Amino acid sequence: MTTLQQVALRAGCSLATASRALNRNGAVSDLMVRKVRRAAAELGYRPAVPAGGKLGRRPVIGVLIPSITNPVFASSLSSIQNRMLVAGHGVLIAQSDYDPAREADAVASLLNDQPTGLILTVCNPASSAALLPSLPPTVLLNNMPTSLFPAAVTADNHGAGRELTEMLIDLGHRRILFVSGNFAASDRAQHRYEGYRETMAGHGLSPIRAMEIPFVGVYDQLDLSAALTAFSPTAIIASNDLLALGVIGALRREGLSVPGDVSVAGFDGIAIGRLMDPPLTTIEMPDASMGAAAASLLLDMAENAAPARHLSVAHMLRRGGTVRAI
Amino acid sequence: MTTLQQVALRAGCSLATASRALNRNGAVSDLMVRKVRRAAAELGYRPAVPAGGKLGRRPVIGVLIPSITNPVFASSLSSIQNRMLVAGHGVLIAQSDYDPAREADAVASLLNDQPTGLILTVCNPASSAALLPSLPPTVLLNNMPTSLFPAAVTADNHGAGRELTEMLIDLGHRRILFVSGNFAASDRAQHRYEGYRETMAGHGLSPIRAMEIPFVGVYDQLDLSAALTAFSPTAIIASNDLLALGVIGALRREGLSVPGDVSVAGFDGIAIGRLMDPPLTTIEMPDASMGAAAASLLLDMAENAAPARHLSVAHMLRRGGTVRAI
DNA sequence: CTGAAAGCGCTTACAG
DNA sequence: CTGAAAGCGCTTACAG
Repeated sequence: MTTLQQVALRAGCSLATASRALNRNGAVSDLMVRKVRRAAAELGYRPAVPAGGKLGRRPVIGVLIPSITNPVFASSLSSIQNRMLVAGHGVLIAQSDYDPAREADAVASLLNDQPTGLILTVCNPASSAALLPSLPPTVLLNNMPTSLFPAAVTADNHGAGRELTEMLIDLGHRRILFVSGNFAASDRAQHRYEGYRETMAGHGLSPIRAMEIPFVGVYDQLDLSAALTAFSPTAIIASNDLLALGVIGALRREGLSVPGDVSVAGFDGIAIGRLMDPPLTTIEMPDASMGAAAASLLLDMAENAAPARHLSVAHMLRRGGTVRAI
Repeated sequence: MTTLQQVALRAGCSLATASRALNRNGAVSDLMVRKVRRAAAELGYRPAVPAGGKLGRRPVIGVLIPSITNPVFASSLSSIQNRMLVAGHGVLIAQSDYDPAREADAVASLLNDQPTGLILTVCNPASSAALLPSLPPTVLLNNMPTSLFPAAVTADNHGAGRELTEMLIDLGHRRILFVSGNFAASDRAQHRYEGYRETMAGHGLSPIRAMEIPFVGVYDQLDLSAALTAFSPTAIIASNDLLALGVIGALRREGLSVPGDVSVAGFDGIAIGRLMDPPLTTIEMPDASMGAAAASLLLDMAENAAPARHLSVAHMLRRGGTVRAI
């Protein structure tokens, strides 16, 4: 490891001057700046972290999401990063892959970087409390707050589930199937399903037990034949848009048209959904604003000791073309 | 800011003992460990970085990509993160938004975190050299190496452009339009276009000047009417899959069917393309492997002083249903 | 098991 | 414009 002292020696100046030359703060002659920079380059000097709480590395925050390749989380991650850039914080990432064990490891790794704070989207905020040995200020994103994690930014997934189901029932649908990702890995899917159940029951209809699909990234091999035979649904709600796209593909492989034979709707409002033909009917969640809100809340807590809050953001039904009246 | 000294004071021990209690290294009585940990918790103590090059934060690397929400980059970022987790390195992210000015800022920010190394996907590796005041070990991802950045992991974009064009010509297409993202922001698009030009010319066909589309995230407002009138293309090559999806939507809005009236093909092989109906014809780039390869190369350079290398990975034509013979 | 003290690599008044 | 020196918060032999 090369030290500044060695650089100074090679440049023929003192430690102090070398420090000033490299950091461009104190007054140093141009000649000396050049000498020092050259010496530093030749020696491959990389500054170590000075003590004293001064300067050193930029503060960082840690972000845990299930998967970077899911557009929903990519979108919030992107806006978190933009917000943190302005605030002068670095952003470290970790992925759980929807696996509680990996989730705990991932958070532990983030902690090794001594982050100013954490933004977490966890599998289950209650059980994730096991992590808690003195976490820095933490904001949940997309998970409901708990007593241990009182700061959170969420959408009303329960209400969104009700709204979508209500719309389908209004359009005359009665046999509505709910296809979901793994509930254990997503309390969002759970809340959406709850909204569906409630609304079905409220209309005197019997909710169908959710069909749970293990997460596989992109659902290009989904097989719905058994469920179609068993329930003959006229509409299918998918617990997220990625899954909805997979459902549409699966229906087409069964020779069914969307929305001709079966209506399909999802949640999230991923951008790609607008490019499909017909465009996907979905409940749009403002992922980017949610990410930015979580980032701002975290900064407020970490820098101004602001109290933990729960922000709930509004969603919006986006009528595409994959749903029709019966 | 709370210091270890204050914690020690409150716990009723010396600085040294407090340090040992918190780090669980030297021998400390259980009672004292408890006292110190409690004092630390009460004071909200967060360790500062000790000098001396010892311990401190986990080493980190920095990753710069144009945009996290682009599935291509999300995919490589994800695999970089997975590779680095195993190696015990944190991953910091930065986005350029395809803007050279923001790119420079973003790299400067990353440097503030004193990363062990950098993985960069830049707009233009030649002009980006302006960044170079003593960068740590750096690997380009998706950019061709230069003398200043000799380490790189790339696909053969030029060859991919040739291959796709060749296929369309084989299928009888003659008027082939190339629709591209902003060339200034992507040398990948440039190389793909070059492959197209060469192949067209090689077959005695006149390449059409590329239609450049400014980047807008998701292309749901693309207007191709002028180009369609001017060139009556029977096939359109898009410089990437996201754009290809936009092109297909635009054609449909013009009342044209794909591939009935116009064939469309893209590059990248994003997962969503497989879910479309018909599935997108594209040249698949192994983004995840490329990310992992870049990560491994960087670690090798940073930890073992391995020499810079250029790895070129193989692509693969994925025949979807958006192209047909004429 | 505990503490006094040296030392880590760096920054920054202070003096020239 | 430059240097000697104090000091940053922490770790770690060394001595008890």
